Amino acid sequence: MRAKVIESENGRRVAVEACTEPCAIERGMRIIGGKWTGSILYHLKDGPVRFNDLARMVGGASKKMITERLRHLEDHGMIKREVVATSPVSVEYEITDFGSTAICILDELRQWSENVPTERTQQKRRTG
Amino acid sequence: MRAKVIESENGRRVAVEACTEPCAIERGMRIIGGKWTGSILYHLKDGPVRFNDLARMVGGASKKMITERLRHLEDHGMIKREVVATSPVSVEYEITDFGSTAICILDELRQWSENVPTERTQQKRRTG
DNA sequence: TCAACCAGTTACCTTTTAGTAACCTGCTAA
DNA sequence: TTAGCAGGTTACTAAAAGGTAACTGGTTGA
Repeated sequence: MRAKVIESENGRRVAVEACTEPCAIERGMRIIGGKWTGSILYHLKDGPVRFNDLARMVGGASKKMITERLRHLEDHGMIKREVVATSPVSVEYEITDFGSTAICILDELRQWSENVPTERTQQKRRTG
Repeated sequence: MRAKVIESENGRRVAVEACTEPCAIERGMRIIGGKWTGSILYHLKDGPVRFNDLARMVGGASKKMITERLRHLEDHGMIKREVVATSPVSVEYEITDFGSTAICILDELRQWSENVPTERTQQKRRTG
């Protein structure tokens, strides 16, 4: 991430330390940046939540999406899945220690995003 | 984002303050979470960069992607585009004050992501 | 017996995303 | 005059994402 462009001795502009394929930010985004992923993880921050409750909390995401994202987060060791022997059985998802290390990022994002000016107050596009 | 699930007086579980459609985290992700978006913005943090130089720095992203993401960031008031009267003309992209407010998030993400354990050291998937 | 809840899965389809490669105008240097 | 640079645009294609709706199998309560 210290990429810069310099002029080489033959006058050509070349990048030094260019980001090859996905750099750290890109990789991070691919872990917690998927649709609903961050939101789901964030909702686990205060303790374990059951599958259907999570689906109720994260409005707009289908059960299929919830399932997919939970698996993704589990695969990355950010949450753990636990079957509770109630009847009918319930399944709880709990954030791991590692998963918790991402919460501060998400919390900053949330705060930032809540203060994003709405579309109308933004600068206009360049005209050409 | 204070969503929780409670049991109503008729015994049904209902979500209170559920996230309707995209919550703050979701919205934030849709601004800086797109593929290459965060990476591109981050590369502008130390001063204006020209289009082709940016393309050189962000390896893996095509010119088309760079263009799209720059327009997206511009539309959200995070960068500004400036044509410099050199010859041939060059175009510089510069981060705005508002754009800078996202850098700390990206920087945290970068640091976090650099410390993400690799796939081999992670917990195994549940077996069923 | 019927309905509802649990935690998903499956099939299907549409939309979006992202990539490649060629192309464009205007300019300059060899 | 030809190549190369600048900053893109366009057309085409492949792949991934994401949504709906129906369905599963077991459990419980009215």
